[in-house]
Amino acid sequence: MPGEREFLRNYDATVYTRPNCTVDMAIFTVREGALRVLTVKRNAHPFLGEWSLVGGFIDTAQDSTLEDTAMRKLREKTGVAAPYLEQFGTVGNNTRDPRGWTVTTVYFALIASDAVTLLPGEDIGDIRWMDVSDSGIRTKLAFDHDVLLAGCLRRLRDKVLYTSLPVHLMPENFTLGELQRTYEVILGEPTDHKSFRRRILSADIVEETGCMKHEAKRPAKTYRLKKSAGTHYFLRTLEGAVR
Amino acid sequence: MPGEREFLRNYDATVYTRPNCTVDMAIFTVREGALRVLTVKRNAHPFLGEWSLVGGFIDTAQDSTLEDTAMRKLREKTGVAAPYLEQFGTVGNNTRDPRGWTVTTVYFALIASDAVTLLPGEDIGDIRWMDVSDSGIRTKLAFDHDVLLAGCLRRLRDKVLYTSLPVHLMPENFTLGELQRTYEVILGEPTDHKSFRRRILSADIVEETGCMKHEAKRPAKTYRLKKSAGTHYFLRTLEGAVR
DNA sequence: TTAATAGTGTCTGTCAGACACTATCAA
DNA sequence: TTGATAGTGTCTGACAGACACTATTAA
Repeated sequence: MPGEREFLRNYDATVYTRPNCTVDMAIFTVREGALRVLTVKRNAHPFLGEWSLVGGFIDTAQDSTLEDTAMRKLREKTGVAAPYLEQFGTVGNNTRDPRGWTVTTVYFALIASDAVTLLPGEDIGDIRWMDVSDSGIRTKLAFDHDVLLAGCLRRLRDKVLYTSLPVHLMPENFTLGELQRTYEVILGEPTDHKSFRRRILSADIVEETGCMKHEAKRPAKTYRLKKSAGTHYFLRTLEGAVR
Repeated sequence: MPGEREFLRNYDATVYTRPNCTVDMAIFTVREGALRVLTVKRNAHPFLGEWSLVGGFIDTAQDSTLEDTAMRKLREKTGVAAPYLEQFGTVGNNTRDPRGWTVTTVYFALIASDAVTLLPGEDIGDIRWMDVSDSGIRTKLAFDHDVLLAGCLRRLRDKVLYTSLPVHLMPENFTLGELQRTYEVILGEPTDHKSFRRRILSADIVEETGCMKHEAKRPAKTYRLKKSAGTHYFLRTLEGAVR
């Protein structure tokens, strides 16, 4: 048997039938009081002209890792460089794409609405923040993207019950009322006022900025995420949506 | 612009450089009081002769889905057909495999020790249940498999704190003491006796078989998983290992 | 003054932790 | 009888839910 070095020199990567590899992303934000996901109109076959999630092929020349592919796609569409990014999962089969066997790794990103500038050069008619607040996603998307989106939404809603994820949808400074409304928009139902403050403040993940926000009637303290704070996992879930 | 039908007729899948796609699995069981994962000795380059997780290439001719690939690999090595199977995640980059850009989707499986018969034809010297009870995984594995394994272990330990996952490691009938010892082997620390029974019994996921087990001093009731029971998510986590 | 939002006080219920207690067997 | 495991009783503490209460502003 030859050694590994010789094996690799003679290795022909093209002899196997390989699936196509892609990355798709559900890029979430909250704007105008609704949870929204970025969709783009396809400008190529298959599914030409239909709405889809942001995504595309791995560029093995340009991307060193799967995350590179995801970040590149995100940057191309939104200009955002450092979002919350979580891998949702991977779907691979021979039916989801008419071109044949494909594997797509799905990420979801949370970005603050004020951080986005939909990039110039993109026709605004071809990129859109779709409202997904009402758990039904009305629009059929290209490929199986509506199923992938539903999965990401489910994951997001589940995690909101026991983590601090929604802080990543907030601008740098925010009030507890704004944060609570973000939780509620994702969950689709109200949460108790006092419990919410107790929970967030005792988690030790935010700190006062010292500034007040005067938008509402009574001014409200503003907070920012502590630099040391990673995602906080609460020991008990909110009991809104019990599985 | 041509129509989609014509586009697909002319589509040449080989014009892009595609990563290799594989599936790797951490197949867990509990035997001899320890949490173990199935490892196999590689009989081909690269990493010839080194230990690795169970895995291999997607066979686009044979497998319709990624899960098919995972189940096929599991069946080939263990004969088990219906395990608990969960997708852990996907790692793709240009450094983990000397043959170039690869994408591997990682699953972990939980199987009852008594369900396994390491398949004949396999040299027993080339397939082994590795002890991973002491959170350090001592053996370096081929590729990045030790990292993948560590990730699966982390996921498993986390989920054990708030789910009923360990029931899938039990034989059909088991006592609550046996189930508790399975939890403890995974967590690596003792849990309170009374709390444990309260938690399991109030979750309504097991039912008495009516039979007693006489192994220990005092006989113990045996239970089986309720047919209706999916994975149970507890509203509060055990507070053993707080993140 | 009123309406609206910010923020507090405090009681309840649930459930994990702790730990002492009883029960039933083998040896 | 002793030792080991099965199983119960019950108190504590942490924290979510509920909801009434006060505080501070704009209009």
